[in-house]
Amino acid sequence: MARVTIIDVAKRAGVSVASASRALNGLVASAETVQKVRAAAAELGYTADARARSLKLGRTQQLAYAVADIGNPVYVDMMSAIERVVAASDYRLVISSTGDADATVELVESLRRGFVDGMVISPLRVTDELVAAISEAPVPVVVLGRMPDDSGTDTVMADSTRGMGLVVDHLVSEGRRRLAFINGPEDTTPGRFRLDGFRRAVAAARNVSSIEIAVDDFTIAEGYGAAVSLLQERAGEIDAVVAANDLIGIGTLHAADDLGLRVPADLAITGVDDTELAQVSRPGLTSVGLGAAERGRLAAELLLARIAEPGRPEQTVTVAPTLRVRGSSVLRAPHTVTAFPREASA
Amino acid sequence: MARVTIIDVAKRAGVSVASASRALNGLVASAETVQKVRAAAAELGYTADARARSLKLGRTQQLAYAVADIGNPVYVDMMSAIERVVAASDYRLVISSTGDADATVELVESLRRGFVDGMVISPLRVTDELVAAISEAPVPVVVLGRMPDDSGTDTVMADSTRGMGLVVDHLVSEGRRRLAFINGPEDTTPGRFRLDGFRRAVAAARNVSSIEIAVDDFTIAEGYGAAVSLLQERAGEIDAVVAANDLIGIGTLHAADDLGLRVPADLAITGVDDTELAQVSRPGLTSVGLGAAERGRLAAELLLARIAEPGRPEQTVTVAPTLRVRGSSVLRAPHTVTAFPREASA
DNA sequence: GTGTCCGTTGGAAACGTTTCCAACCCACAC
DNA sequence: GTGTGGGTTGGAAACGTTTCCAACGGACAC
Repeated sequence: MARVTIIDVAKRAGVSVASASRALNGLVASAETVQKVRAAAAELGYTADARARSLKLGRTQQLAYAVADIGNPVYVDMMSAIERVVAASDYRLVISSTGDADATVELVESLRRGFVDGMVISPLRVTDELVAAISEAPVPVVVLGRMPDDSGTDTVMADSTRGMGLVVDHLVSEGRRRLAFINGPEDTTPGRFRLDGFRRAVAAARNVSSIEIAVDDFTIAEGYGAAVSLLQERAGEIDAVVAANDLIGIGTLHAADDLGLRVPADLAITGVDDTELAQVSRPGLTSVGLGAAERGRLAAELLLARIAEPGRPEQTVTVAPTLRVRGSSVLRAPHTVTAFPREASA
Repeated sequence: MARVTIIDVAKRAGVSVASASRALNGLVASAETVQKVRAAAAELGYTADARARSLKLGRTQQLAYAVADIGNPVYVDMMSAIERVVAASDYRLVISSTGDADATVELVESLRRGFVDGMVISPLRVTDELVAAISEAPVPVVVLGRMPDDSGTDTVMADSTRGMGLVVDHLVSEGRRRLAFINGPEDTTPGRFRLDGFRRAVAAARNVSSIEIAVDDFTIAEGYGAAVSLLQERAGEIDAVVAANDLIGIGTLHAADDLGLRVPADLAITGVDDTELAQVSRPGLTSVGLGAAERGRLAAELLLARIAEPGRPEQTVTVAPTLRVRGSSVLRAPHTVTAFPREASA
């Protein structure tokens, strides 16, 4: 059962291949031709070959999402938001997980193959090589994260500073004064900016002391390990743990539990990203959402917009954080604090 | 900066296009030609165009994963397992989320476009139309789930019967005798087989009574709602809830918590899939893993094997379940029970 | 010197589309 | 009757590869 091509359709309809193509694509063609061609196509069960179409048109109708860490639910949230936008726009979504920094650069460079029309990338680490690769990419790239100011790429950012501000202010308003920050790797984009946000917020608060530690990975296991050491050695010195993401927060929650500390009575704990994990843990993990789904959606839309209009000015969009207060930080009924949205373009 | 094609490379190397192609692809060519062509390609930064290559070769070097419900972590586990295999084999992975049954059929039919070389599909509902579409697909399709016996498609199945058996046996051995099963939609593959497994297990046990209810979706919210009603109306009649998946289990856990029932003292709760959610909830949710990651891996490998050797006999592989005992069902230290692996081919 | 064989090469076809361009037809105006 | 113009049409080129096939050249045997 050989492939049905447009040549077969044209023959059956008694018209030229050119006319068949025009009729099927809604270009200029007489009503009669359209009717004949449609009928022939239907009878033969014709579907245009995506490979041939891609070659001829120079586009694949595919977009890529380069995901940093597929084990982290926050990236899954982003991905599904992206998938929704992409599918609704008649594109397909190609998923690639970026390994280390070198592999990420390679991935961006592989865009030269022309297998997608554009890419959304959420890199964990933004190296100079990566910035260079992105600027030389033959198709549009939208970055979920931070880029140098003059990079000239569409960017969607989280507002880590205000996010951490919401967390710290909340803890302070709950009477916590001695905070410990458990960060992930500090050479990553989230690690760097969340630490920075934490420091600013602490500096702005009165009578608040803080200590900072960092772990090698944004995972539950790493968070648990670090929290156990921290709580064993310095439990008396702190009354709240600010985790750099939900996974570390969950790890800390478990560590506190295993060490017999009562949460939130003895220790308040907060996370970042407001993933489903924070929602289902008991007590619920207070967490500041940085709008992962929203960022994913915006990135995908920015990408589509740029493909549609390559000359448009680059945009940098920042998504407002939302604090979700749950049982891990407060005994009262939980509530929600949303920062005002902010948006900027360059 | 126009695309650099193999024609440019050939010119620069002073050879024909045919020779350039052969040299780059490691076909017959003299050492000298290879050297010249490689040098030219490197100087020009040549990369073969995936679109042209796809058309000529009739394959795209892409595989698709049609995921039933991207909001359920178990499918994310499958997806990342698939991604790993696919990426390691020099293929790309295209993700499509299948909506309802009609959309799923459409998706399979869209394989006629030739945008991928094969597909792994995990359909929630297997309709006759879907079976027909799969059997007529122009590229190999591997099904994660159940297919009619004579469908002649490679299939990777979970062993729901034994999985539910492990759960029920565990509860019974913990002294539970009055079980409630909260199922998801019963017209889905998991709904049907998990219910069936539950019934068999209960029938095989002594002195065990059971009730069954079903909800409209395998979600936390649905599980919570159903559990609240169930526990309010019939809390006295049951001592354990067997949830059809972890999401429903988590919902039940929260419902019990909110209603002041102690877990596991008053009520034991179990889930299915052994997702990260079961692991992080407190108490941990006892859950029987059906080998999602393993099934994903096997499906991807089966697909690659069939592409490599189209004539090979169809295979049906069943992955053994593993019971993960956690605090939601037992006060003793948790433990793990693995069923023996089983494999069958047709 | 002629013939044979093998390794290498280049021209051209092919993959299935879309689209350029010239040709055509017909209606209408002059 | 001739000319003009708009709407349709078909042939052929083009997208960038890979691969078929015929031709070439040199080495070797006779």
